[in-house]
Amino acid sequence: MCLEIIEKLAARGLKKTPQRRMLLKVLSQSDRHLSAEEVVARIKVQQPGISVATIYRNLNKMVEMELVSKLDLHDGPARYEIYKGHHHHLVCLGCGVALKIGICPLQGHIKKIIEEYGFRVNDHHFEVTGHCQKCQQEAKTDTRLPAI
Amino acid sequence: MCLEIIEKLAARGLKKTPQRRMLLKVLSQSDRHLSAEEVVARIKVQQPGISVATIYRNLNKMVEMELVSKLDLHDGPARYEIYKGHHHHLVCLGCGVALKIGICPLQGHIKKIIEEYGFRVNDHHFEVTGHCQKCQQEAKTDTRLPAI
DNA sequence: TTCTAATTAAGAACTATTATTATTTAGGGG
DNA sequence: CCCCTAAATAATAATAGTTCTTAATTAGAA
Repeated sequence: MCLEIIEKLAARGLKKTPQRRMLLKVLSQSDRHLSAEEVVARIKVQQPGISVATIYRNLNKMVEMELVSKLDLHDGPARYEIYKGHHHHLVCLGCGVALKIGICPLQGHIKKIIEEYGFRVNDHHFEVTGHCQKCQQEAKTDTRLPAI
Repeated sequence: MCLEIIEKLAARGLKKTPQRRMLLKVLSQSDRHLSAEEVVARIKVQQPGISVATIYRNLNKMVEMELVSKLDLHDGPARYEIYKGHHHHLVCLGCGVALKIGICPLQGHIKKIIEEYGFRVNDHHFEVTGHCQKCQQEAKTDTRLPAI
């Protein structure tokens, strides 16, 4: 999985360093988005000398190359995952999960409206926050006292 | 204009301070979004002792109260304007202008899809970056050498 | 194997924002 | 009108997340 990606890096003239291998391995082994710090923590298990700057530098590079995608909600740190095509998220404020949705607002009639403005689109962000089904259930059945 | 808003503050138990008056005056006199620092700079002309912390504190409070709206693209600082209803923007990377668009992706069929997930929406963000008509024109007719 | 540009680790610096604290003030009650 | 007190302020320290700097290391081409 990350073997193909590391080859893409090489194909674009970047070196195959152990740090980059580990970064991709950690991301591809996770079932959810990870922050830069989380990536660092996981790499440190096997490679204690890893530096945060290296991770940030490479994450940025890989986002640029569309090998990694970045989810930034401006609350805590940005979170990253292996790029798996363009998509948007429903982000749960309870458990933090980012559910992919298979639809993009830049298709359909919003696109037309933007074109009517004569605007040339470069990029866009669409993220929805709220509560997933599971966290809504838990809130209902939660017998703990509120934390005041 | 800002007189009505300052009354809304008072109605909710907040004091009518000269700092708040100036903040609202500066925002309502601007024809575009302003960053906190820009607001401070403009207030300093008449009230040199103004503190950034005061501006941030009050901007947050007013955003909460839906008297001011915040646009945060996570490149530079967040930008603020007097609240004029819910809307989204086309943000020009050339001149920085934020064009309002009269449409929201949370209406229509995207809403249905989100409901199908059983997700309870709390908030959402939709911003489009690119180049406005004017900046596209200028790029075409620009005879300056590229800045290398 | 050698060479060199790319990459790294370490930590300083930076930016935008929030927290702290001592001082000041708005505005209600007497 | 003056006093009182909670609210608000100025000044500045602190914070979080990320980027920059620099000297040392390394991947991989020749």
